[in-house]
Amino acid sequence: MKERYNHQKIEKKWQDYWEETKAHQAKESKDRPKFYCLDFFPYPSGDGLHVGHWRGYVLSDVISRYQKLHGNNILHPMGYDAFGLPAENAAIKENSHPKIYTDKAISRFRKQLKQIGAMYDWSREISSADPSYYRWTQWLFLKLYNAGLAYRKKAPVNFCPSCQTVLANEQVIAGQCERCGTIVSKKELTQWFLKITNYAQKLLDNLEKLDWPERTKTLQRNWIGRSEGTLIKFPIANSQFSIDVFTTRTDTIFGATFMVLAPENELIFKITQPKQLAAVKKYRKQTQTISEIDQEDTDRRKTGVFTGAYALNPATGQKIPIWIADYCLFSYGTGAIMAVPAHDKRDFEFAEKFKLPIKQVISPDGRQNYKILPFVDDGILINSGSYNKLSSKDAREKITNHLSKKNIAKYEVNFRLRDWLISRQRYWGAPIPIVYCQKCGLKPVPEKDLPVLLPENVEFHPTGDSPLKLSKKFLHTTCPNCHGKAIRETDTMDTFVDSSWYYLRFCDPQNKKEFAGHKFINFWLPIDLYVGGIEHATMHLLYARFICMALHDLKIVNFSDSGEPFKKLFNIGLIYLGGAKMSKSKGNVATPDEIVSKYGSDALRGYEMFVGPVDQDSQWQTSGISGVYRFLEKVWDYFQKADFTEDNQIDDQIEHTINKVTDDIKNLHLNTAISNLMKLFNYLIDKKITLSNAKKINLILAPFFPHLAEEINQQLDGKESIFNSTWPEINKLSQKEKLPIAIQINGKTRKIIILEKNLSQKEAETITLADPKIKKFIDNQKIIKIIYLSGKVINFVTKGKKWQSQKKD
RNA sequence: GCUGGGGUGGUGAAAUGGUAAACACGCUAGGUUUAGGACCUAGUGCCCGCAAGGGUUUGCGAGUUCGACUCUCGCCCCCAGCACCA
Repeated sequence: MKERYNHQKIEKKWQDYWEETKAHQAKESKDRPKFYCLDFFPYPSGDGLHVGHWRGYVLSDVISRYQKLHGNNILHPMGYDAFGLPAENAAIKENSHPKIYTDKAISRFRKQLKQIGAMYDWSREISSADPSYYRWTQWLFLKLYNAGLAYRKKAPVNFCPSCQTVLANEQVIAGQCERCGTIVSKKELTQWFLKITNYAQKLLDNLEKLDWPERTKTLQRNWIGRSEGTLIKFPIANSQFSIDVFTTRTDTIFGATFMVLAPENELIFKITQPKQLAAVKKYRKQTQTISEIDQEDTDRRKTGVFTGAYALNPATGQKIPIWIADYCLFSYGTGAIMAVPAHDKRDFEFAEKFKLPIKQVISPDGRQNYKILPFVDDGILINSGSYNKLSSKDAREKITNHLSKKNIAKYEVNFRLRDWLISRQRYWGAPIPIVYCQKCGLKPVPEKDLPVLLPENVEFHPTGDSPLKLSKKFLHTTCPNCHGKAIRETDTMDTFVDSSWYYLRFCDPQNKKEFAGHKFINFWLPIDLYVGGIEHATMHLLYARFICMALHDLKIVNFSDSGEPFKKLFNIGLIYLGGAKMSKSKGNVATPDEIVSKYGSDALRGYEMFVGPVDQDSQWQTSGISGVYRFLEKVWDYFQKADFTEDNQIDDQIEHTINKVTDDIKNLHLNTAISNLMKLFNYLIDKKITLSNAKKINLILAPFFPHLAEEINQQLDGKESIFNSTWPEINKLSQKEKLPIAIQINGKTRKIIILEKNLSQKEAETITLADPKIKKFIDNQKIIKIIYLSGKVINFVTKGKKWQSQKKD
């Protein structure tokens, strides 16, 4: 009696089985290789998972299961990036507490994650909001602090008026808050920073060695923003002061006709002439109120004011006026520039508006008709003749060399990357383990006193100041040094600090004495495959690399020379629904729950992979699932009525598919892997196969459709889980005697015939030319060349009147 | 402006320089069904044709080649990131 495909029954059965037998617990056994496959640390939102989340989780699971079938020890863990603003905001809205909200969200997440049928090792589940976890986040902070990599500084920082907290540079997108889209303002505050800039060069250099998508590497390169140039000192006329500028275009120094200081530059007060002071102060104030987004608007008209002071161009000796303008950015380089209006669009606009001189330098490539600049006295470094013949690169070098000899210039490398601002004036995060003593000053909390617990009973509504200040019990403490009265640091850490090291914790999640045992880290790290969206390219992925490098230099980890945690990264494409990114607020979310109950987890898994190349964005069409579902029914029915023929026969089509699917998985082309499986069953549908071939086919289905494969395996007399089996080896294809061959005339295929493979060119020519249709095409023409590739193509190159359509209307 | 990724049917998409559109979705016709759904069979890039058949097609234009979606050069367009970064 034929039974119908009952996905509910099958999936429940095997999910229970895996849980009961602890099938997915990672083991550190030395006799086999390891494979650490990790998904980006998910934020447990109350909205739950949508089909976009599934995509990455299915991909990483397919690969984990494939690796398991190759006999590897698999570590495929799951946990929650549980601290953070959304939980706090949602709690305020629901009149609840962030902890309650988060716990609820986690249970919902866990339940949904289990539907995937992934081989997660649930015994290693972690949450970053758990004191047993954030204790080690605080410990990490202390390590960085003691190494001089965490420091406190007063600086103009990004502040989100809606989230009521400061933000890191990486969390400001086009002048807006990454989370809520509010325009970010600048505030002068004393905050904690991590010295990621120490690692700028290494973060850049190591990218070469990583097996990451080029796109992601480029994003990081752009963000780090290395530029090589020269630091040049411009003396100020009649003054002890000078202005340092950074430029990549030293070759244009002869055309520098004025200078510009950023409004925030303190030097202004030392050089501004009394007459100009009022105007300068007014302008400075004015620019402070301009929002960041306006300041970054490239089309904005140039504004500025003259300081009354002059600098000396060290190349020409000329006196040039010093201006203040907000188009000169304080946060890049030295906050001052030499302006070369003839060779820089921005400087040109400014010069036009304020009627400043524009002097052209000889074009280094000699193509443009520049005027030769006359220059004077001992400031002359190179004569015009030799400069004329130099390439711009050589000119740069030569000028830098000359200026260096006079100690007014030096080669310098500049980075766009800023230090990572980690203080947050919000409640739901790990407290920064620092106390301030009236006598002893700033003191780190001793390691033995960790964790500094986040108090639960606190008024946490955002005010722009840290809510922890309102907890007297938290705030007041004793100094670890003199035991006198002290107060605690009340800012919490950016959640990106939590997620910068979680992959280490998964190696040894229960450890109470260390953040993770050395031997476990060395067993599992580096991560063999890291799967997640592109959105963290310049946030989490940059921070995590930095933290791992720092831990490596502090000799806390030593699993590799480079200190890089993520050997291979894969960026999952987004899933769009109705042309837009899925979001609960827009109401366009496809939830996996309904799909799973209707079509089953295996069908959804299959469709997630089949919908398109996994690294590309895709349009979600729920109707597409029916194709995969029908396929699974077909597979099921096929095995139900299976009636096996004699064994040990090789079927070319099956071997070919095994080959293809293996390659596709290796290359992460999972959409074509599935279409190859579909193709195979279209071929098999009216054929009998041998038992050993049936088992092989079921094995290559298993990574994608684990529940169904387990069930079929059991029916095929499997004694234990299919995932204890071994991926099929590929048999050599039997030598086919006859293959289709395309007959082409002048490269155009005219007919396909089946030909014996081992024919000589002569024999092939004779047979194909005898074909009436080919005869007709070649009619009257001279064959001048024949290309023959056995089993593929035979191409007749002809000369003569072109064959014309017989039908001339 | 700089950097990276793209552009192939009605749709999602396939194609080591060698049969373009595999595999699906959808659609059309027929079958089955009380009906709907599901299922089965056939067809389905576009144009001409009842058909047989033929022409034509991978953003545009050149080039290399016996042969180009694929390689080279130029251009257009879309997406993403960075951007008054000197």
